[in-house]
Amino acid sequence: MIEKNYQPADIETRMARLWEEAGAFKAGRPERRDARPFTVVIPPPNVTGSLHMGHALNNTLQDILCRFERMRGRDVLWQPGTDHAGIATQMVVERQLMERQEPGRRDMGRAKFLERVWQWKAESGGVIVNQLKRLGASCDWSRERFTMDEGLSRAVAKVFVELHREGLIYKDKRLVNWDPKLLTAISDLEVQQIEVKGSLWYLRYPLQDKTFNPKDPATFVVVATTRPETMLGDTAVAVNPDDERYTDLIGNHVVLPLVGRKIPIVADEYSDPEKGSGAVKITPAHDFNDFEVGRRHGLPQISVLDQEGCLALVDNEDYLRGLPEGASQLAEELHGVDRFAARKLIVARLEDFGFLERIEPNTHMVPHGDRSGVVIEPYLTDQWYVDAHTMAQPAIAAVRSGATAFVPKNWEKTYFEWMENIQPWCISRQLWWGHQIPAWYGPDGKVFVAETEEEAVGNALGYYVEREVITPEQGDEMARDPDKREGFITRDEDVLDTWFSSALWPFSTLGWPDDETDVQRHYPTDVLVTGFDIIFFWVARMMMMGMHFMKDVPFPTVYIHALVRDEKGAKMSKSKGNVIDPLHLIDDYGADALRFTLAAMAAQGRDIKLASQRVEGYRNFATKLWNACRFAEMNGCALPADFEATQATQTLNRWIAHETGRATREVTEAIEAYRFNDAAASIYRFVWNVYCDWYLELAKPVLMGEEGAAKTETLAMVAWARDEILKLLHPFMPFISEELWAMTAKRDGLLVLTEWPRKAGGMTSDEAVMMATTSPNDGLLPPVLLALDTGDFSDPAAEAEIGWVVDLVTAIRSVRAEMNITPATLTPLVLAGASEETRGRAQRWNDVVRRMARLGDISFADRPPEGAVQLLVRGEVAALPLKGVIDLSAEKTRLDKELAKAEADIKRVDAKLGNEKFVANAPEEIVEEEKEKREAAVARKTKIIEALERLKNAA
RNA sequence: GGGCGCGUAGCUCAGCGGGAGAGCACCUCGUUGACAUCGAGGGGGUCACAGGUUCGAUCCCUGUCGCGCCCA
Repeated sequence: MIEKNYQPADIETRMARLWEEAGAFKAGRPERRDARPFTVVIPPPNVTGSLHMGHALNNTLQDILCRFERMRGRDVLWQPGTDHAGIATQMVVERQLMERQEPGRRDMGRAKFLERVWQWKAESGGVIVNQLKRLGASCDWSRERFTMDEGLSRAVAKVFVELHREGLIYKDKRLVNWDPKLLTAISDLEVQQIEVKGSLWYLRYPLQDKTFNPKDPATFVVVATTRPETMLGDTAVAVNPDDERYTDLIGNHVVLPLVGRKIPIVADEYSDPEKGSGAVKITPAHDFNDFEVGRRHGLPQISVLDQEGCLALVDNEDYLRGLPEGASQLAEELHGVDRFAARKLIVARLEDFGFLERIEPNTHMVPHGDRSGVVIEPYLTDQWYVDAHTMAQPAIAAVRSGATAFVPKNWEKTYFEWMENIQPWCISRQLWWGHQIPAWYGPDGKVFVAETEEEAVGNALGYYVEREVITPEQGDEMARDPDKREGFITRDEDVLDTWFSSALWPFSTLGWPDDETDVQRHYPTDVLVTGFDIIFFWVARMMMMGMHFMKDVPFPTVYIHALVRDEKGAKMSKSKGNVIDPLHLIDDYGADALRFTLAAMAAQGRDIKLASQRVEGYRNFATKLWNACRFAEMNGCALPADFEATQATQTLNRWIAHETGRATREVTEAIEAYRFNDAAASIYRFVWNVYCDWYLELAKPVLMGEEGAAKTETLAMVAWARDEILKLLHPFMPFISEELWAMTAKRDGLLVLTEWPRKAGGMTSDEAVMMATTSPNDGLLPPVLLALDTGDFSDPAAEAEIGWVVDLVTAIRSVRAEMNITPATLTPLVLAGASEETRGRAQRWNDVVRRMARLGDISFADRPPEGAVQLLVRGEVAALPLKGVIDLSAEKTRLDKELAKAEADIKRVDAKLGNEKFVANAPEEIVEEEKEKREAAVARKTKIIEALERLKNAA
């Protein structure tokens, strides 16, 4: 017996266990061995993560696709797993050490620290996986992977080594985005430009051959800068070659204030005559643009900061080279001062000596680390890079050719934009948690890259023995004993960017490179579902790696969904405190309601502003369905084994079959087109506004009535349509649908593995043609016959009859409400001048119409009685003789309004039809439609005028 | 500065070259045989603005205004 109230929490845990025990989500189930695979890789959440709205949306959409295709018979592999999230995880564990007042990472040492991270991962790393399960994600959990698994690590090493061998990975000394808090390089993508209110300092740089006089502009050049503290590292002043103010100075030198270094004035396009003074100081070691200018002019690069962003001047040979006596004093004074404190000190000192001309307020973009939040320092270091430009080419071509398509398509533009301007990808990180770079160095700094230490060491020792750096005996000894080679051969300390391993996810999770069986079956995957915020971070890189190593795209379709924002449209973030926790919504309304909400709001190309009220509404929808099933159960509705919905004879039953077919087609086609909101709207409308509001109501008299063929058929049909609903709803609301599936009948299997309803109305013509051309009896059956074979519920006659009932009841209800007739008052109904068809319908639906419209009896007459309210239902008059009950003048007003409307319609249509150009240019069916509209409006008008006449007579 | 997107009912949003829609909110009525987490009925929009294309524009194009995001 179905309880009166639906309790999601209880159902959800039970259904999850049921699926788990049945192995329902497992790929490669024996009975599907020959089925077409359907493969999706999950965007691996950070192992430190906990479920947020973005995950909830992302995984709901993937789950809808997976459950849908599973029901359509595909062998579904939804590959789950988590990402080791280098920086984030390392930070979490370091914080934990601090909280517990344990020794820090550096005191602990690398090996011990990593042990702690793994320990942390074992204890707390699985949180998000359980949260995904609560959401109902039907991943094959038995195949869960982690980016630092042995297998995936082997894939990383292999990829690194091969790309290095091909010259696509290389080491280079250039400016990187340096995070002075986390003490690591980060990639361009991990840098966020934040608008900051700062200043523009105008500094006077004295000309070499003049005596500096702050009051005489001829003795100096003014440069404008946002970063005065880096002036210590200046190696030139640049002016635009076309800037006439400075033409004479090009080639001259200035003397760097405070420092005394002589630096040239160079001509470079980079200097913008419109900005500041038109002259700009060049600090190649601390600014990306200046770095390029420096390269063009062969300028020295003088780094004046250390890793932590403090001035490093003492013993800084680059800085001290060629400086006059006394310069070291300044170096000592400023050494070790933090960059922001240094800024103040240096500005003050410049001012003291008259080098500061003025300060302007200036709002500009300043790079910040997305993890640490501190200002990023361009810093000159050795790092590993991927030649992204080269690797991007096949990845660009794949999208150009359509081998991979973005949905919605406009994201392709974003993809191209970035890929075509891609910069070298800095992949080394000065962290401990991650894939340590498989590179070893000899005593002379020569690098040996190999997948394993044995191989690298072997190569290295061979190399040095051959060059007689060591003897063969020493080599053998070092090969045998790692302790012996310590200090001779050392491994690169750095680890790889987390996204390096994520880029391999679509094939590394399938067993590459160790076992390619699953790669053969599941690569390329079918679709990638992700948010636009990681198109660059992840999608683009998977494309590059996939094209390079698999020689094929990782997925033919990339569905890009929106961002979930708060009610006001702001991005949810912890720091803003506007985060809605999906788990709370699940607690309050159930996972099904949350999933349905997200699906219903996932319109393409628009962000989701989530209000919990919506979730409540869809919880109510679940309750509605629950009660409909309860009603069916109370009436003993059941589906006989041999029941064929297409063979139903009762008009009402044929009608619900027709409507079910329509809903099936709508839902199926919408999911196929990734139009999740349309799919959700269709099933919602069908369940509530068709099945509950009309079908069940219209069926009640039959169900409560006498036994007989009609009742037998209806009992079956209520159950049949309910089952179809449960199937259609399952991808969206898996828990309640599975529960009701189990409760409403003795079933052969779980709903999750039940066959999806076939599209009524036949296949689309494309499908029919495809089937006709690919089926074995090619040419024997015309496509039309194949289409009929799929079962067509389309029934216009049933639609017309039930439509009439619906319209009649609605019209009567409306007028009763307007006339303030209490439900207790039963009014008679007179059908005036009814056709044979209408008479038949009225007789067949007598009970229902009387009950639903609160009528007394229904009779027929040639003309409506005097003083009756007259309604137009599908072109005929239905009269409610309410003389004495109704207000005649109110009724006249009502009819006048309707008359005006009919006349307006006629006028509008006439305007169109009277327009020769319209008739000449508009498609025939549109013109035809307009003509029909006119006829209908004219008929309506006639009836209303008649009604008004009769009203007058009554008065 | 470049790119993308958005301004439709009080709110949140669908839609889209041929008669303006949903959910919520609101108002009226309702304990009729599943459901008050419900039922019935109703009010409410010059589809941001201005041009253009078209027989016809909320929809396509251009511009303006307002808002958001991404990149430099």
